Amino acid sequence: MSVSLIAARIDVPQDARQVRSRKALCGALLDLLQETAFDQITIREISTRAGTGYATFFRHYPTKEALLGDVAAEEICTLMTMTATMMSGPDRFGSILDLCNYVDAHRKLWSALLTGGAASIVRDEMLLQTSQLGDERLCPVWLPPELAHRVGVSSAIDVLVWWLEQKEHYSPDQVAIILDRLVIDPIVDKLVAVPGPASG
Amino acid sequence: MSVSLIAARIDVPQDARQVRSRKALCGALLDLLQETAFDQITIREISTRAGTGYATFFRHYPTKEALLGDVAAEEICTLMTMTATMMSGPDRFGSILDLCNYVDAHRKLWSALLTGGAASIVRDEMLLQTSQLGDERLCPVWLPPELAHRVGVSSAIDVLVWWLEQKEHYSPDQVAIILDRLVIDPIVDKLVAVPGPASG
Amino acid sequence: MSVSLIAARIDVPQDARQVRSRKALCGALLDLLQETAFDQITIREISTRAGTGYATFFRHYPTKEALLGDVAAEEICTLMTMTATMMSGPDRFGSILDLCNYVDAHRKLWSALLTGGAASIVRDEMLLQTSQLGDERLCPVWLPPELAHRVGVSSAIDVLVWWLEQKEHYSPDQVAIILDRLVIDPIVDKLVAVPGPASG
Amino acid sequence: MSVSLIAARIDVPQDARQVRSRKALCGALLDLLQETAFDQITIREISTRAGTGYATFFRHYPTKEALLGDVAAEEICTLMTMTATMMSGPDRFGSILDLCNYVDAHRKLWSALLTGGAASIVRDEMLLQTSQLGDERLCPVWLPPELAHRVGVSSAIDVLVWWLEQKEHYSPDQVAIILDRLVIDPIVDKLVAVPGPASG
DNA sequence: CTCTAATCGAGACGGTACGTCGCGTCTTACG
DNA sequence: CGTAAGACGCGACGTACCGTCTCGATTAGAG
Repeated sequence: MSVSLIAARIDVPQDARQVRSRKALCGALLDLLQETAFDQITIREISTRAGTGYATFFRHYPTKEALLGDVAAEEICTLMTMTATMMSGPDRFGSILDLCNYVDAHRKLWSALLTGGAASIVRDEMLLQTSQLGDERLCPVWLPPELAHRVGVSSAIDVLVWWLEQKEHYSPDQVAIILDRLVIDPIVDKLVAVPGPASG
Repeated sequence: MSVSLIAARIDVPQDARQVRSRKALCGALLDLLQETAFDQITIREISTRAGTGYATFFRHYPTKEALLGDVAAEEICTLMTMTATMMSGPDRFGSILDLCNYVDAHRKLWSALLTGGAASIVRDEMLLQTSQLGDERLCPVWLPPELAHRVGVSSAIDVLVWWLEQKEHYSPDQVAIILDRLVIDPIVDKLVAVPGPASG
Repeated sequence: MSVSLIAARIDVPQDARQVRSRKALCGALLDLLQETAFDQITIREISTRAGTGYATFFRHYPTKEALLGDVAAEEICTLMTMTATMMSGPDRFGSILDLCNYVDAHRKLWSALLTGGAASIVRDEMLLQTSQLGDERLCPVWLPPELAHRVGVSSAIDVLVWWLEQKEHYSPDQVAIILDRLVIDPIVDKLVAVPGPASG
Repeated sequence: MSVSLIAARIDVPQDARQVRSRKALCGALLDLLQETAFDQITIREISTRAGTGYATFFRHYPTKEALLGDVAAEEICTLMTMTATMMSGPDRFGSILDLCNYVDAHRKLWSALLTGGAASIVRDEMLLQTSQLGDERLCPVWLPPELAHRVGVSSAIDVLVWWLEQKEHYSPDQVAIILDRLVIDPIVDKLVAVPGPASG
């Protein structure tokens, strides 16, 4: 399942130079995101930090946002493979806990990705990557699955953002509980859903 | 209650000319939002549309966002007075239904306010205006009230955005049910709170 | 006659700031022309030297060439008023001598204007400013006046360029003789032309 | 005489492929000059049109101008061999007429070469190729031979450019007369030189 | 009903980032 | 193992918008 997510990333270049440039740009962006909000980052800064020419940026990405999309896709992909089955699997809560632990272990990265104007792009990317994950049969009848998907992802991100912004430290376990009860639970129709092996 | 919300708006000008200019600017922005996304709107466009000088804009608002904040505050204020008590009152579901009906009656306005880069500002303004509304005792123990507030407002906006984007028409009643069950319910501690008409 | 030349310069701005910027730009270009060939000069250099913003350049001139045209027009205008009647007047040779003396007194300026890719623009400007000066009746029948005009101006410039490039110093008198015999003489039909007061 | 002109062209390559590439590049440039001004032509365009690699261009010519120089040299060489003795020979006017007829027969080529920013390079090339042609003794004493050479070539080109730009067709004979009287005559010292058919 | 000061329109200005283009070099990948 | 294809660093271009500023001209509201 998660393999298909990786495969979704298209047009990986062949030329060694292109690979190098692209990697440098991604790295530079991740680097800069640790220091500055995404909005404030300039394409020129990215190029400079990457040690690449300014015009070269545009040979790879049409806009700053596209680069962020690429970076985000990769990180989210990692995140998803880490957390395996989120909603439907046999160990739902374990998955959520994995996710929280992973985010906790990379607080800085995810703070950067989810703050400073980047959030909406990351959210869209996450929506994309999770679009095949859900099982429609889990939704209550009054709740359109697409809406459930959107609100679920958004709320989860909201919770994570809130967590990452907190001064006093909440443990991953606490946040996992919150996510489970506040985000997942309302979406899943416990009474109706077939408890059998979901996602075919 | 809603009076205090209005009172929060500061520094309403005295001079008749200032009032006129400010009103013209607000109107111009609302006008333009019907045609273009907020990001794409230029201060120069706003000034021109308002029939006011370019510099005059800055005599009233430091940034484009500030103007949007002003406009949004007013609209949200109207929305709040329309929907009276949202979560805690005796007729919770009625309030939500009022809200949906009001938004439905002004689809274009709220589409403009909630799409095209403006959403986050509107969300912040709504967070501000609803910050005194909630009753902390309603929250379950595992859920920090501040987080509940944030996720609640964000989710509600998500639902509305989804609704406004839909091609096929969902009725206000349907959306009210969704809001009630998907957004409000999970936040409110069902054991303590007075049982509303929802949750089945 | 020369008054009309001055009048030809259009759209002199009213705003004091515009006048100042424009003057600064012209001055900067003249300045830089002393050091570098016109081709090598960058609009950014001009702006910087003028102490003006980069974008401001384009508020006054669409291209580098346009600025040069403006500068050249002014200098040529001065040159023309200095040398009064060139071809037809009662003291033809005196005029030519005046011109040579004037150029000699401003060798650096005219070297800059006539070398380094600028020559063709200066030539065009000079063609423009002298277009009303000639008396068609002075041309021999086998020589189209327009051609005479072009070749005359071009040749004169060629002579001046050659002069300005010379290491050993030719006196203005010598050059005046050359101009008179090599450039003017072949154009003027001595046998046919009425020696009376030309240009009506 | 004209042989020595050809000999001036250096480093004709041995490798057959190099010859082919070089010829292709020259052809491509001539081709493009029919459609676009020289300034506007890109090295990439030339390479593409020539069916050769972009980098290949630089293996043969350091700049676009160098290629034009090469092309121009060849064409001028042909022109010169066509018109044999220009100024001094026994049949001066015949030579000039030959030249005019040849240019007339290749209007498009020479229009391309003499317009669109290419003129100065062609002029320089022509100056180079004619530098050994003149007979210094023909010049009047007040006229430095080098200056005579320059002004002569420049004026001749001016006349040709004017001719090629004309809408209404002047005959080669007419232009030959103009060249003879306007360009050659003033340079040649009439007292010493053999009186040609012109000047009357 | 005037006088005065605040506010207005208009728009030029210095700045900064953008995205495009062409150059000339230099590295690939392929035949 | 050489050669075409083309990615790259560089740097100028011209555009757009920002927020500041300097001007009169207008006009509201205090005296």
